[in-house]
Amino acid sequence: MASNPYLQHLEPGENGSSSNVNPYTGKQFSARYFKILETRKTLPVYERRDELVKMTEENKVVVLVGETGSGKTTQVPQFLVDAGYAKDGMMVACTQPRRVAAMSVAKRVAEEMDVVLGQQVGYTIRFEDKTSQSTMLKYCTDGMLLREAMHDPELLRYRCIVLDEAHERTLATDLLMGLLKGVITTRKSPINMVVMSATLDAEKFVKYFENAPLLQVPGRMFPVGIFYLPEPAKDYFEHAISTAVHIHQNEEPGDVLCFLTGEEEIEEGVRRVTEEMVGTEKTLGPLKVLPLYASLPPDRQQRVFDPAPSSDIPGVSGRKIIFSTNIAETSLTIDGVVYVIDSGFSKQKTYNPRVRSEALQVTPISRASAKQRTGRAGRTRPGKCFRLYTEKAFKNDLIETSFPEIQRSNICNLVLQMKTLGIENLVYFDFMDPPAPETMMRALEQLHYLGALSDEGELSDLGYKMAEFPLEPELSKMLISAPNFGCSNEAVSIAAMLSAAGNVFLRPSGRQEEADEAKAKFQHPDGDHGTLLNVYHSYKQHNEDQNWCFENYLNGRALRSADNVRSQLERIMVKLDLDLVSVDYSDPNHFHYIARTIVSGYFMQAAYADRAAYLTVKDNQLVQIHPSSVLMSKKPKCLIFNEFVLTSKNYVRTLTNVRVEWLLDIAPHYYNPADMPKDSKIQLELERLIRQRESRKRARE
DNA sequence: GAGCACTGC
Repeated sequence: MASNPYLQHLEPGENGSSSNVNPYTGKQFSARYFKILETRKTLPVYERRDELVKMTEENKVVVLVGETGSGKTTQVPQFLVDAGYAKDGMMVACTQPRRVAAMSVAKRVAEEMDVVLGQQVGYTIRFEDKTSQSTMLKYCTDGMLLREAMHDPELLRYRCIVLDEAHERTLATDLLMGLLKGVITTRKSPINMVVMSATLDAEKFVKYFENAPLLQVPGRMFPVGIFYLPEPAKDYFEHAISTAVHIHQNEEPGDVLCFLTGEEEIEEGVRRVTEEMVGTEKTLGPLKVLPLYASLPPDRQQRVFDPAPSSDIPGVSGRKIIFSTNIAETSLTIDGVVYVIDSGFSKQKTYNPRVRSEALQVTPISRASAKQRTGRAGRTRPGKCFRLYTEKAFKNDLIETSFPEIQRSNICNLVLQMKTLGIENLVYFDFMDPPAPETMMRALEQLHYLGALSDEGELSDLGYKMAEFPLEPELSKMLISAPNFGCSNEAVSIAAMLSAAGNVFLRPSGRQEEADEAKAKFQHPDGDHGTLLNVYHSYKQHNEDQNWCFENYLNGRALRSADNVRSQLERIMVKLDLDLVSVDYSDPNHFHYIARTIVSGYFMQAAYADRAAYLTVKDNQLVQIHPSSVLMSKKPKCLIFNEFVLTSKNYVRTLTNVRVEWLLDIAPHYYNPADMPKDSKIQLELERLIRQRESRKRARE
């Protein structure tokens, strides 16, 4: 590597050889290759390519900081391939937090390198592996590389690993950083890393990687003027509306992007601005006001990319105003935006380890997010950003960067993955920001109860199997025990339905009654898991007909995704030698087998009726049945819940009616009456059951 | 009698 004359093929004749030939394919370069090469050369990162390669030769880790438009994602991995980091069957990998990014960047880079996608350049994401024997450069999701590491902790197939968008601090990227920090010091064969981030956290990354050299690449951005409120806003939503209206009335042509927190607020914003601007088309020009959020169907999302409406009145031009969630901050980029309105808020997930509950809360954003939002106004020409808070608040009240995901999540699965990676001492693992100690203890405790960890904290055979599934540990445990209850086919379907993207049941406003009636047709007397199973079976009986979904108020996309997940789970079951068997539907008690299978994974998430509400076992939290549950009117004595959500009340959602006997039979180690809250109904019930069983046993003897 | 920021395996 040391004597390598870098980048031998980029210019025809540059290194004296006949380099009209692509060294990776042996074919003549196409005309398009040279055309794209010209545009590549204009990217800011292109000038720094020799410097980057030199730094990489001299250091195991390089931190590269580059703003949007620097070209780092497409160019840096290519520079490394050209510098010889993908020789002898070894690869360069570049991770992305999102699937679409991995796919679209790989496609672009394959064009730039004049190769067929899936050959020398490819990508790997869940459900799709577009790589081959000849792949030298692979784009993948961070979660996918982590999966690979679980079977090959030293990532021996890779000569160099590029972690892109590291500033987003996803769970997977955080774990990969910690893992690779160790691997680069212990692996016998050479390995290099490039950690790429947006400007803000540069110093933090440099410090974490023991003073790794830093390469800073300017972005290509136009200046954006920032305007603050003179006084704090009493109501950011009202300010957002009036600012949008003000821009349309007074500012030069250019589209508007307004950041709000959620669907309801966004739809309300769209309504309000549309109403207020009725009849102004002739004077102010045609206006299109559009919503943007993740749960919007793709065709409606796509509309934000349509050009602004055109105007045939001279001197007047059209404009579009987009009200969006955070999705436009990272995942989607809309060109043509000149004005940004920043409410200063977003919805963020918080996790409370004490009661194991998750909640979404409207939270002030960080300065890093504010800068990112502002940047969205300067992509095509100089822009303006209206921040709906004061300059003082920006400087003094906003935190520098948001808390990373690892400090806001249940890390049960992460801990299981760490164990599979062979990480011994979890508490001292070198995370850039460690999770809260209580969250870590909760995760270890939970995995121990599930049987994934031994008393000594070592990963059990069951734990290894659980880690194979792309599911939360409770669900993996449920699938692994399912063959013992004779219903693994049903369990796989339920698991797939639970982990499908998006809500299965649609409830469009104005047609809620019809939607509820449609749902009632699938209702299972024992609860929501059974109802989901009924829906899945019906969906398959109707040959996955999307019209049938629509008529029955079911989310066709979610069902398709569930079916996809189901096939993946089935493959893993086969791989792990777990039998795929179905219950005998002629047995009137057939659902009991399924319910007991659910208990085998979710025994820690049980609630027992107490006066008007329910108390969770052990944690003794007061909860209520979510009104969407089919058990809402039935109110069983004891139930298993899939999730605990904090909204207007403490709700448990997606429920199944179970018997206390099953809890005692399936999880006796958890249902020791002595561990239950003193004199609670569940404790008394457990004691009664145990006494009853003992006296029966004595009677038999 | 109600709520859905955003990802990922």
